Amino acid sequence: MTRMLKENNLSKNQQIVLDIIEKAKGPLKAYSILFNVQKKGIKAPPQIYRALDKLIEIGKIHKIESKNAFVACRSSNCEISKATAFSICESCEKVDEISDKSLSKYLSSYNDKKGMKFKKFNLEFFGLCKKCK
Amino acid sequence: MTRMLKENNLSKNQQIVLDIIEKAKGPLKAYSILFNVQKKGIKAPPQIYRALDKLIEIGKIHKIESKNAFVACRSSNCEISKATAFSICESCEKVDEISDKSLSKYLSSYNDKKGMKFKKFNLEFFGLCKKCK
DNA sequence: TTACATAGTGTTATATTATAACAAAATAAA
DNA sequence: TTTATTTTGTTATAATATAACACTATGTAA
Repeated sequence: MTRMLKENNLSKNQQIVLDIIEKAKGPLKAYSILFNVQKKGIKAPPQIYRALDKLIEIGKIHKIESKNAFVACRSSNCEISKATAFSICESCEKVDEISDKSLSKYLSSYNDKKGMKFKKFNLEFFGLCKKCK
Repeated sequence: MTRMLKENNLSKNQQIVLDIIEKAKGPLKAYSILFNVQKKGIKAPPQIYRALDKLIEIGKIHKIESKNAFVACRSSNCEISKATAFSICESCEKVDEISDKSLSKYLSSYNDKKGMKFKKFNLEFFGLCKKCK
């Protein structure tokens, strides 16, 4: 019998959490996700955090460290993301993922003077967006 | 009478917190700072967080967002810091501030394609340090 | 199929990080 | 001085995140 390829390798909770994050217009906080999925039977923080951890691991979402919030990855389709950059508006709180090959290339090849070899980076820019400036 | 210039514009709590952070070999967490200064009469979290906020504002320390920890600024002497970059070893947890004019210049002048004007950025590199790799 | 390993779930409790709110004291400026 | 501003001390609580454990589902290989 031919081997069936699973189309979707996400578990139930992972899919629920990802759906919410993908539908959102901006970064979501873990507990706001929790409140939004309680009707779907997810009741406790660990269920959310476990899904978030997995989604980050497989590159479906990113954590905005300065905001403790989570956004869907829209730039690289489903790849594990080791190089992330975001622009954050300090006025309206809008967050955008920056997809710029030259930036990403520059940083990915950057080597610290102290001899560290980087595997991953996260860059967060702050300022005023088009609308707010 | 000639105006006296204050040599040190930090308040008592701010100085205590800064001293601890400057003496530390790596990033310190807010509550670990708290436990370390209880002998000096600082008893509650708000006293720590207020000092930390002020020290960040005047550029004496930085927050490592991915670790919720604080380090003294060693690169720019006492300037307000709008452009920070760190290397973080994923094995030994060592954190170093990166002072590289070309990196800082590159990022400071970077403009998002979406028309945002940046005031500030924070970059965190992850990898293995010299010792750990 | 069975046996086993791995990943995911549900749950309770608790740890960790951070802020709100308010009154009092210290400092700076007019 | 008087007034404004900053800093402090304090209690309480909000917000973010993980530990631990028993159980279920799924994947893999004999």
